[in-house]
Amino acid sequence: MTDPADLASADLAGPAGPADAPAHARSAQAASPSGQIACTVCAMNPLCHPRSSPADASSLVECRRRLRAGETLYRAGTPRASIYAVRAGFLTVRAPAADGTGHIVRFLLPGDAAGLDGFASGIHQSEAVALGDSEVCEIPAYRAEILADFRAAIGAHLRGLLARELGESHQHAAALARLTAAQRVAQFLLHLSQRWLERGYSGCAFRLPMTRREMGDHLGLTMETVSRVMSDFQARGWIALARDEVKIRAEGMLRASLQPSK
Amino acid sequence: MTDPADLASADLAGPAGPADAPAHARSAQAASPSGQIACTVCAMNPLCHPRSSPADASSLVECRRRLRAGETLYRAGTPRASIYAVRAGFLTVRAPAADGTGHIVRFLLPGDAAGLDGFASGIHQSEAVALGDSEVCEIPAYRAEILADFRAAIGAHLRGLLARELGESHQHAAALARLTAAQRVAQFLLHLSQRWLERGYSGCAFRLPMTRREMGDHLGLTMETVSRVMSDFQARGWIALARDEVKIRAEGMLRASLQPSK
DNA sequence: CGCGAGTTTGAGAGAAGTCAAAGTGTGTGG
DNA sequence: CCACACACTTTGACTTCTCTCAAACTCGCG
Repeated sequence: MTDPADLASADLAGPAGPADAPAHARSAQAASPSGQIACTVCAMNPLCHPRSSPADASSLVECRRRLRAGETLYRAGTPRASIYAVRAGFLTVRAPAADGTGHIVRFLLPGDAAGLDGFASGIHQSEAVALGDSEVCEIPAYRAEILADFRAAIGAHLRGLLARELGESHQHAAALARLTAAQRVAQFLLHLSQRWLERGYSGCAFRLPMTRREMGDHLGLTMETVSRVMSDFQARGWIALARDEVKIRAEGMLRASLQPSK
Repeated sequence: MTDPADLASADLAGPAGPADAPAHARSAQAASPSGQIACTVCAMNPLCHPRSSPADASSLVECRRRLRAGETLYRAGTPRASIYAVRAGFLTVRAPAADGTGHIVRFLLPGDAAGLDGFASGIHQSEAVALGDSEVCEIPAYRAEILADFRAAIGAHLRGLLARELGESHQHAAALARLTAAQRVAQFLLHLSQRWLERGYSGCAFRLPMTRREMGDHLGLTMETVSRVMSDFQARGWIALARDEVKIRAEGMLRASLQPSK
């Protein structure tokens, strides 16, 4: 659409803003300083860059779509036109409920795939909304499906993406069913940390692009409970909070708190 | 393996045992009196019976496997050798946890597909255990994948199955995060009712093949809470309980109790 | 500088968990 | 065929965790 160069600013930055902490652990190969993720760590990578046929490579991604904070990528109940890969920024995936807000099924980070739930009926069951200014790669669904039919590896990759999401959803449900408020928050922070590490950023210090309420909507807690738990973790010295940035100070303690005994 | 004729007995029966209530609403086309589900309502149907190439039809299902109550179909951490369709009986799908029991992700009814989570890494992330004597159709994974690569419709069907499971998992997570104990039980009963209807059985009266504890492990509740809620529903006249059979007497009230106001 | 969205903290209420005991039904073995 | 044992369920009393309601606080922005 437009020149992606100016995306380097503001909300599109990586886990810790480039401003006051430019040094802390950002391994270079995956994460660009602009906050855009490299294609090599993207979940959609094999679809966009099928190595066996370079001719397709340029044509698969229809366009890059930019979203402003709060803008909706797709709505529940609408036909699935495309699947997406998050290139920069953050999004929420929400399972809408009768009373308005609904449950936040997952948070999307750069490199994550989105819109796969539409493979069920061709209608999206969830909605995705940008948390801040974001950019996604858009892959028309018909192209993905045609390609999947032609290239076995693409089909297998799509199955893998779906199955991985399914497994994560199961883990999330298990956490909601079995863990205390503190354990859910601890697991959430560790999970985010892990995902940043996989993307080549520091897993020790990152930004929380969502509000306390949105964390609560994800974890099945109220914003007050989330806030209290985080304050408690800070009081124990397990994390450090400043604005919307968090530093993991005692990963071991967080991890230990997940064990059944506690 | 063995003659499936003797499967008509005991635990393999449909939602209400054939014994004392042979008449109550069993529409004939899908549900056989033996408790085996007809292939027409099975989630795997297009895989087993690809209409365009009758030659494959007999070869896709490797074998029917019979399970005794408590027997494990597949374990978490083991390589996925096959995917399955439940032909008769009931199974639990569990996401194992450190402390042993783990969260019950879903209950499998006849016609349901199982083992799809293995598409992520080739290793099962969950385990499936028979609740009572059961029978499954086993489809070797390599055959499903080869077929998916050859026939576009098969690949699309697998994606559809995965995406549908994903959507259900999201709904389940939303229920755990947002609903009260009573609402979760009400939704669970309505969901089971719906699934029996889809299979050609009565949605008003069916058996609960799982214990209260297992219901609790699925709904994120203790067995005492499940029991209390069910007793309360019965006291209100919304359901009737006898042994492990349940009758829905006021579906409207159950459904209304899910609304936010309550 | 002051407004407003978001966050933190506190006090009290309510929902579900825990512990405990009694009740019910099933299946086994005498 | 009956009796007993065991597993599952039901019910009760009490505890605890999280929610709700409320108020103070912080920070970014106009």
